[in-house]
Amino acid sequence: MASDAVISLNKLKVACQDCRLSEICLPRGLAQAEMEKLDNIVARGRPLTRGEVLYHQGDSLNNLFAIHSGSLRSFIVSQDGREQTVGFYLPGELVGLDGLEKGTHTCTTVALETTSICELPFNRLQELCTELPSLQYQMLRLLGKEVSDDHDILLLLGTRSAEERLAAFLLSLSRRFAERGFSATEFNLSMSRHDIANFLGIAVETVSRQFSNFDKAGILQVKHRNVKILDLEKLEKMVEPGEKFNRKAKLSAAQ
Amino acid sequence: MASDAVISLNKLKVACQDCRLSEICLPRGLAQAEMEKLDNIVARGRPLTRGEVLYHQGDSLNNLFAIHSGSLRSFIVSQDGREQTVGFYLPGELVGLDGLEKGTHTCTTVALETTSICELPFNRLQELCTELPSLQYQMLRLLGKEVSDDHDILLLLGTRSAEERLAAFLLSLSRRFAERGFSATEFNLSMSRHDIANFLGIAVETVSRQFSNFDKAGILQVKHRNVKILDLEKLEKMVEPGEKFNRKAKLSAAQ
DNA sequence: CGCCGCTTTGAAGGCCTTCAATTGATGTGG
DNA sequence: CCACATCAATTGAAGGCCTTCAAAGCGGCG
Repeated sequence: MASDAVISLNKLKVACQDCRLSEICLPRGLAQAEMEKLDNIVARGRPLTRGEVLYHQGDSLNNLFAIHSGSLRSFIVSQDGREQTVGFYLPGELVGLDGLEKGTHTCTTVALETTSICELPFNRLQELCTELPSLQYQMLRLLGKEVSDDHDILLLLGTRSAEERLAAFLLSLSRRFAERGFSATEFNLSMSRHDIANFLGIAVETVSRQFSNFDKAGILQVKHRNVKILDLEKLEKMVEPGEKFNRKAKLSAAQ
Repeated sequence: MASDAVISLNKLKVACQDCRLSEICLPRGLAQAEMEKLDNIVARGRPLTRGEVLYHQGDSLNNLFAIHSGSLRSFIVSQDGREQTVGFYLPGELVGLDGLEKGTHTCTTVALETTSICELPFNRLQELCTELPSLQYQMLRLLGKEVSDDHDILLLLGTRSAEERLAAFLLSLSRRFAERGFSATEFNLSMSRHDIANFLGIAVETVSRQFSNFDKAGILQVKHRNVKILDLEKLEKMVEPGEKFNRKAKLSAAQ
């Protein structure tokens, strides 16, 4: 009966139990009975189409969102109009956590392609968290992930060259696609060159040039938005050039 | 009796109720009885001295930490040895949230000066959160703050010039000092030029030059680590140059 | 087909980095 | 108490990486 989809107020009831992303997404670590309780508050509206906004900067936080399929881009706009993309989100990832502090969203989130979203009413989710400690823990974990992911991007923007930034970006996508059962070496980018450039803090032209360089160097093949990685190792070495300061390397050398 | 300090296992029991930071810090929004329960799990060790490490990257997460006095710097080190400062922390701020995802800290945190720390055993804090919804909410709020603060730094690193970065950094300190009842225009930096440079993703020399420029322009006076801001407005305009894309300006213009 | 937006490629210029040297602050031993 | 050593911060000069400006390719879609 929990798997029976019921249309109510334009929202579709959905079942985390039947979703193959449940091990990545919010219900991770929940027992069967707990997941059913979560299912009771999850709903799904119609899919977003490319360019459609999930929430605007300044909107009050009513829901958190999990991506069922598709992808999103979040960005903040400063008072003087400068835009910074703060993240791209793939299926199974939780979106909207930026609004927890003030109760209003601090960034805008748009769909990069047709995207299906699970809605989690924040108030009810919060109540459920007091009831289900493992759900509370999972919420904290996902928030912690958001924080440490952001730290990684800070490292990227603060210390890395354009080449390293694009390499790290592609590797991040590669790993996340692999986690979701897709190819780690061939995928389609749902974001434009402009989006990538903005996210990485470099000019569009620089992104384009780096792609060309990678292509010429035989590291990958790019055709528009299709990327085929030919030499994953070389890409990885680009991000972590040496091992001289590697913790493990140091430890094993000391022994 | 709750205010009686008891020495036990080298840890001092402390009372949030008596702390003037309670409106900024974790106990914010808690009722008297709730705060007492929080007090039961908070302890304080001996103060850290300058350069001392609170926790290392890779350490398991046993406690979250709140700063009672002093200041901290958190940074991550990549495999190839590059360092990125991800934040400076002032009294009343919560530290250690980066470790929530994996249960191990993803950054290292050191004291910039003599610093007194309140320790919050994570397991007991988590239990208390299921018991006290307002504490759970406050935890989520603080995590959300960490996320949106990080987004602001991303905007800084992704779109701003060296001059704007230093201006924004000084304004951030100014605001946070003011929130804590200190002067917004005169304060001592607990971090070195190297720390500032690393945080802002620019070279030490660039920081030094920008300080000199600000000084020459009459915006502030710097003597070593003492900063006296003379023209707060000019500093603010440096970070938000125009109002052309300002939301409020747009709205009021439209009406 | 022909327009329009996205992407690519080329060339010049600028901001910041890197290298180098000096000055200033801090702390220790004679 | 001062000299000296050490480290942090400042200042100058040259060079590099990336940005900006400009224009041409290329695809998509009416």
